[in-house]
Amino acid sequence: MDMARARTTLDSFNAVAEPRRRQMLGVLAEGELAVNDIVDSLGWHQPQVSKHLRVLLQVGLVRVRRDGRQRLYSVEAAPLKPIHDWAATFEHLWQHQLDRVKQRAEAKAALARDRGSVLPGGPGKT
Amino acid sequence: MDMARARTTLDSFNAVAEPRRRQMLGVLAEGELAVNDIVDSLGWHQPQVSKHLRVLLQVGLVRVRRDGRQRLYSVEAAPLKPIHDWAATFEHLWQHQLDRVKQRAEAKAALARDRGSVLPGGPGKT
DNA sequence: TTGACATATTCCGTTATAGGTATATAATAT
DNA sequence: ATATTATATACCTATAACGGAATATGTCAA
Repeated sequence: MDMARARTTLDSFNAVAEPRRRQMLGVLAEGELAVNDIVDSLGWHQPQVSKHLRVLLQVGLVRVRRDGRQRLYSVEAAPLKPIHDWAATFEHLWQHQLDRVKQRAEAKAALARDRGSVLPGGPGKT
Repeated sequence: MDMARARTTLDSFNAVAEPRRRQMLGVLAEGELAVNDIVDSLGWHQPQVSKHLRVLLQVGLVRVRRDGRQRLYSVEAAPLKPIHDWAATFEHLWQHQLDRVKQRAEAKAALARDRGSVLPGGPGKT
């Protein structure tokens, strides 16, 4: 009757929240790899790699293809688009905020350069 | 002696993996809000709102400002940029993949339109 | 079939989450 | 000081995530 934590396998947001999964996707982004190649490349234990691959598979972030006794995994990037799009929703905000930082810096520099002028009440703590 | 799971409150990826936190950011994106406004707006319990705000605060996704006995929260979007940038890393892949889907669809349409021509061995399961 | 290799799954232990309820802190008003 | 409003924190429970080790499945070779 209690919800604990959202399932990692529920959506790409959760799947990708795990840093190792991001790392795996990074490695796989270069091209199709067999499980053992990933194991070698990342230096993790094989079951761990398989388990993370399963999560990624369940949210559709990777594909598998069989080749003999190997299983070749590759990135299926489509589920990342919603993340990208969602973050983009806030893009204007962070740009605005970065601008404000920059403006503050410039104002400060101007003040320093121009010392001795009015200097009203104070910078405020905005 | 065992590591269980990376802390959710560690980075913005994790903070944002929780759907309610995304919802909260969505509400806050419109502008500064007091805790109770968020409570009313989302219909959650107040402690839940405070707790999620704390997580967002810890990863720097929101700011607080006091106003009398209220606490006004607002979005600090900067930590979303890394997420956006990371996802963008894969943009070419999903576009490529969408292109392939589109191309397959077009090829299929062309085949249907053009029925009766060569039709070699088969489409293959590339 | 038996054996070797490649990968997946199961079991276990530890940790941390998220929600709920109750309570604590902080600030204003009287 | 006390009451009231606004917000944060503590405690509890259930769930499930990760990692590790052992084991199961699957596939090819001889």
